[in-house]
Amino acid sequence: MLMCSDFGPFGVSAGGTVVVKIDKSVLRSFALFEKMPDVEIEELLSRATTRRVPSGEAVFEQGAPASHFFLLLNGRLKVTQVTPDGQQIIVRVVHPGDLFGFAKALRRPDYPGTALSVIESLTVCWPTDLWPHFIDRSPVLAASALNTIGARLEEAHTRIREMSTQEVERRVAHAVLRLTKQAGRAAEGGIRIDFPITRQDIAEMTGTTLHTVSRILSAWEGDGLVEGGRQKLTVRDVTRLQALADSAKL
Amino acid sequence: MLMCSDFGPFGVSAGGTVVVKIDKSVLRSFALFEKMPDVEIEELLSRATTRRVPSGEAVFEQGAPASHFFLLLNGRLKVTQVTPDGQQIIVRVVHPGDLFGFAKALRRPDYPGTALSVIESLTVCWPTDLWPHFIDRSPVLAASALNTIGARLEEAHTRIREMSTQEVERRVAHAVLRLTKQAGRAAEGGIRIDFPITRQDIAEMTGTTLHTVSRILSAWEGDGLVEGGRQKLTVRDVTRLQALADSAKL
DNA sequence: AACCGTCTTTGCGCAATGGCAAAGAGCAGG
DNA sequence: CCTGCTCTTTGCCATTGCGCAAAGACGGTT
Repeated sequence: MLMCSDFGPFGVSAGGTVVVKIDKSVLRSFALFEKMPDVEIEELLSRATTRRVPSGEAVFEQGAPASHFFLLLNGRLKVTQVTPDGQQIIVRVVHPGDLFGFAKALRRPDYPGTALSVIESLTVCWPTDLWPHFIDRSPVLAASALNTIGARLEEAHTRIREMSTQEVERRVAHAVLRLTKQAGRAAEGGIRIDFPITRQDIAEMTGTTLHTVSRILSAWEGDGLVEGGRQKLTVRDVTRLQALADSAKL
Repeated sequence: MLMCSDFGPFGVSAGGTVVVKIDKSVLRSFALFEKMPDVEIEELLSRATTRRVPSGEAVFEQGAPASHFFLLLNGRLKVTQVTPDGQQIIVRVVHPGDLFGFAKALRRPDYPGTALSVIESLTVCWPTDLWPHFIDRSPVLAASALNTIGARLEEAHTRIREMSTQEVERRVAHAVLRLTKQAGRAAEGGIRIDFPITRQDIAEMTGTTLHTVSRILSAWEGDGLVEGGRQKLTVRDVTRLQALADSAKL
């Protein structure tokens, strides 16, 4: 499986797509690299390859050996896991600027989940072997990486706490609010979630079923809280939704 | 709040208890320190303090600034989190040899949970500031720490997956099996969980209620799968319990 | 413009769980 | 040995949320 184009910052990938040259200014625009000296960024980029991931395609798959780690430049991914009996859950949504797939950094031999692009995406790829090297070279990056992992762990625990103690409606409310924060874009009359998302997706993020999510969203729509659509969701009244997420009943 | 005795490896703690001198052979017996050179272990110990934690007492509390990180030598702790509305969940059980409370290593300013001793325990404490120092000095430790964090993240995801896709009975089965693996001790006619654990605890680990856990365990006991008791649990038939945890129905 | 596949909505009935309440049991301390 | 406290068991009932099934939209494609 070809995980990344092997042509360096220039070149033509397997699919015939011209691989974009990544300028350091692009990286610099992400918080992670904000304070990184030019030389270091260039060093990073000199080792990097890039990959265009058409919508619906996987960057890596659950169980595959962790050959690379990645930075999402553009687009949106969902990381999923499949249970032995075939059920799927969404572990996380990856947004532009996020590092992902650094399983090996945590001494895991292979990817614990599948990273699936939801819309056409662009990633930077580095061979996992380079991870220690980068950590050594760039204390900033090392710190950020730990930050990221800490945040991720905390997020996981938050989710566990929610699933343990809250009914479905509040969980869905929290999930939707999180999405608007991470991927919200101002739209007419509310905040629109900026990538195609299905009720099924929301169900897999909250540990419930497509049907229940649909019912809940319908109810909310009736109350003027949100506005739905095919693979679309706009939050009309963030405040009230937040209230619903926080306290028990509306 | 006095987190650790300030008397070094010798001395008398606030409670008047003689603080045990930790010998390097004790640390060496844990996988984490197995391959660590003598000098390094001594260096670690020279900076360490110790603390005896009577049953029911907290090593640190949720929200408190993360002043130390710890190694559990002896005893058993449970790490809990309390939700804003007062419900509690058990995040993890800490076993002898586990590092815990290294929130700061992940750039968290304070402890995300409370570590409560279930039986009288003995911990080694280091100031958080020393973490980077240790990581620098001991690549083995650094690697192990990452290992630990990776495992912890994976564990969290496993739990999310289970809570998303499995009914309560299977979740309880998994939890009990995990406990027997981590804290099982051979007993007459089965494997006994080696520390006092209540149905409430199990409920908080699996995201259900005391009542449901009690019902499930009663049913299992009727089937000869386990044997209960006040704060006791012995698994009689691991194989069958495993089968129940894996496949749907018994 | 017609067609098709995917996503969404909804009704209905049921099984799984949570809530509540009260009684029973084991353990520790006096 | 008695007392009190905490932990556990159980019955009953109210709800939640899931399964199943079918029909309706929406968008993209030819």
